[in-house]
Formats: sequence, C-alpha cells, structure tokens
Amino acid sequence: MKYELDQAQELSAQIAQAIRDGIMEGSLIVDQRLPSESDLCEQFQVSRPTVREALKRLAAQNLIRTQRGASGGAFINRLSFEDAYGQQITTSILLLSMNAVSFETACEARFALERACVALAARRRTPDQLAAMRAEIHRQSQPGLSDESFCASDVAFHRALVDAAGNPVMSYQLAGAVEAIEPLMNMITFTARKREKIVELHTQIADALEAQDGAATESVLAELAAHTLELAREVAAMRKNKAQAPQL
Amino acid sequence: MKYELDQAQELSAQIAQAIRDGIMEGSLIVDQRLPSESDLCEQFQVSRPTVREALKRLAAQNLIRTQRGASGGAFINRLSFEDAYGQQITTSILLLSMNAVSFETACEARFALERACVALAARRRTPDQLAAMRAEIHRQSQPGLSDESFCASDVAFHRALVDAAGNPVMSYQLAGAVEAIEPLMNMITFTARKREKIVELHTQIADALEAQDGAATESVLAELAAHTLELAREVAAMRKNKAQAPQL
DNA sequence: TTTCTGCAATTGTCAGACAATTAAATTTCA
DNA sequence: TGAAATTTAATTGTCTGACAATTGCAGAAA
Repeated sequence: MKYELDQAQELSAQIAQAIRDGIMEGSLIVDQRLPSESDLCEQFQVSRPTVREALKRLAAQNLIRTQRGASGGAFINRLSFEDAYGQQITTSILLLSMNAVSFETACEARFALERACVALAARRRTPDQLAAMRAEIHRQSQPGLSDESFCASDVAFHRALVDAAGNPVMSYQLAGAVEAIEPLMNMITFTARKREKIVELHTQIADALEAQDGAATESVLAELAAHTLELAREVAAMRKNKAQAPQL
Repeated sequence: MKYELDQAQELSAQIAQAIRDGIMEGSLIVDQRLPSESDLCEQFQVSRPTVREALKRLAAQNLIRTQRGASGGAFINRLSFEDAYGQQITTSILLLSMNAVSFETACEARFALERACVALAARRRTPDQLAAMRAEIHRQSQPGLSDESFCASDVAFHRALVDAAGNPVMSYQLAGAVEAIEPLMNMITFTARKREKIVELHTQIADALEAQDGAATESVLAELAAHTLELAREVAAMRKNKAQAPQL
C-alpha cells in the first residue's frame, strides 16, 4: 500500500479512502489482516484516534471487521449478499423519504423492475419460493390483520417473487426497490375490499408462476401495478384535501 | 432521543445505531443539528473519542456532515441521489468481485433490469439523452480506442439508456447493475469485428428509442444481451483453458 | 456605517494511559 | 508423557486531558 494524504479533507477520511482503494483495486484481499492500529499510526504518521476513526468508517460500510485479542486486528471483510441487502435497503428508504419521492415514482420503479424478474421467475421458481408466496397470501387474507402487517406481508410476497428469479444479483439490486416502498405504503388504509382485490391478484401471480407461464404473470403484474397506482392516487388526493398533512 | 446501550457491541456502534434509528424513524430531520460532541458525551455517558467514532460511522454513510467553527457541528445530511449512486456502485462492485459472481449472472441481471427501463424510455427519452447515447456510439466507433475506454463508453451508453426512463429511483437502483459490470467487461478483448457488432446494436437501440418504438428496442436489447453473453462464454472458456488464470 | 479585532464555541488531532479480550507460551500436576 | 491451569504478550476498546484550526458573532475602532 502506498498513500498520499492531501490537506483538503480530514485525515481519517483520507486514510479510510486509501484503504478502501486498496480493497477495490484488489491489493487488499478478503480475510487479509490489516496492520495493527499502532502500525497504521506509523505508516500514516497520525495518532491512534485518527486511525481508529478511519477504521470505523470502513466498518460502517462492512468493509472490515475487527477482533480483539492477541491474534486480533482488522480484517478485510467479504461483503456478503446479506450485508449488501441491508445497506441497500437502508439507503433506499432514506433516499426516498429525504427527497420526498412520490409513491407513483417509487411504485413505477418497483413494478417495472419486478417485471424484469418475471420471465426468469417463471422458468426457475422453486417449490419453496411458491410456498413462501402462498404463505404470505394466506397471511394477507386473515381478517384481523393490521394495515402495517398487511404491508409487511405484501413486501414479503414481492421479495419472494424477486427471489424466484434465481439471480442473487437481481435480488440484491431489487431489495431496495421492494423494501423502500413499505414506508410509503404504510400511509394507505387498506379496506377489506382493497385487500381482497390484492390477494386475488397475488394468487393469480402465484398460479401463473406455478404454471411457468411468464406472459400471464406479466399481465397480472401489470394489473397489480395499475391497481396499486390507483390506490396511490387516492392517497395523494386525500393528502391534498387535508392540505398540510404531515409529510413522511 | 432515548437510548439504551447494550454491552454486546462496541459503544460507538450502538451510539451510531441510535442516531441512525432517529434519522430513519423521522425524529431527526434533514439539516437538523445534532448536539455537540461534548453534549453527546454527556447524553451517552461516554468519552469524546467514542462519540467521534460513532459520528464517523454515520459520516461514512453520508448520513451526517460536520462543520467546524462557532456555529458548526454535525448536521443530518439530505442523502442526495448522487451520493446514493456512489454508494450503490461501490457496494455493487465489491459485492460482485468478492463473491466471484460470474459474468453470466451479472449480465443476466443487468439486461433483465434494463429491459424494464425500455418501455418507459421509449415514451420519455429526451433529445439530450438521445444525443448522449449517440455521442457514446460515436466514441465507440473510433478506431484507436483502448478496450478499457470502449468498456467505459459502453457503460455510459447503458447509463444514458437507463436515465432515459425518466425515473430517478430506477436510475439509482440500476446504477449498481450497470456500473458494476465494467470490471468484469474489462477482462474481455474487443476485436474490431466485435466492436462493430456492438456499435450496430447500440445504433439500432438509439434509433428505436428515437422512434419511440418500445417493442423494437426490447428486441434489439435482447439481441445485445445474447451477444454479450456469447462474449462472456468465450472469456470463460479462455479462462478455463488457461487453468489458473488470475481471478479478478 | 463599515471594517477590524478578539472571543467563544466547535470540530480535528494528538499523547498517553488503562481495561478487556484472546491466542499462544509456559508451567504445573497427575 | 500428557493434559490442565496459569501466565504472558499482543491487540482492540475506552478514557482523560490537552492543543490546534476553523468559524460565526459581538464589540471596538475608524
């Protein structure tokens, strides 16, 4: 590792960037141990708190893990799909809420991207994935379910649909699109009739996937998209009526 | 803000999580100033270095920004689409390289997701976006271009295609899928004939989008996907021949 | 009124210390 | 000898206190 520190930013940010570059460029490989904190102090000519701030920055991105004790230290972390999902979801939720993205926009993105999964899902869906979808459908048709739980189940259904495509990269890319819509959906009140309609469409999707009929799945999904957008418009109208309703 | 610290993790991680929760839940809003470091020390009953490590974790995720001086401090940051793009791309590249994701898998994901943009792009593409695509096509047909620059231009073309859908959420979600493939594509040697084919398909895509013909665009995109996968198979075969070729 | 100066608040960095944890080396004991 | 217990050394986690650098603001000076 070679490093050149530039006066503009904070030292800890520069050190973190230097190490991050090493990881991305490949000179630091998974499970490799970084020098100890005191060694890093010498290499970068800074104090230990500064080195530690740099390491915490990297830890926040799951790029390293640390271990105490004799043979401890900081190790380059293999970024797992699970960790990446989590980061993706957190970032997506914050991005949508902080930039006042409309339900329509988020919805359009989600359904467009989900449509991309359908062809693959129809070919590859496993019995387990179908079962997961059916389980959520069953949950959604329980009468006493709160709106919040209904939304959560809806998200779980769509996640199972995405996973059915059998491409982990797609599952990762779509994690944000699928999950980040939940806070927005939570502003909707789902009447019994609305739920019934959604459950029916979900059932048709599961059936079409089970029959490995991609075209049919796409068409039902389009219907579900249209229906969801309709709900969104109702919500938007209600919000407009209430004038200054609290923003998300 | 209320906090309960639990002995299991590091203090700085717990403090960071408490603040992160506040942001996600909405009790901390954009541009709001956090208490000063010394105030946070009192609130959480920890020392300043610990508080600072927590703040650096949040800064690494672009959740806060800090400013020195009299009226300085840490402020909740509005997560911009640009910042989110960057995080998304970094995470995607690392995820793919560290988990030895095959070119086929990444390619399948990218083209499937891009297909989702096409219908919208055909409707909404602006003259600027078309011009950007044509500019990249022109660049790709320059004879002296290095393979690396050709790949970079290819990525830029696809980014323009995604942006043409006119949905910033989709652009964000696809940033990773489009960009993270570049390191993988860089292992391909693009002969003049291969480039010619790709440039031709790109031109057809741009033409179809200009004509607002979504169906035609989709079909050319499918052809491009098939062609790219073909290249990937050649590379995989070559790598197999070379037995222990250096992994990415 | 405008400009300058100094003050106070705040983050950035440093130095040194001690606590907690852990693996390995060492000793002890059967 | 072999296994268990103990010590040791390395390393991260946290604390204390200090000083430097930056910046807005109030008050002084022109």
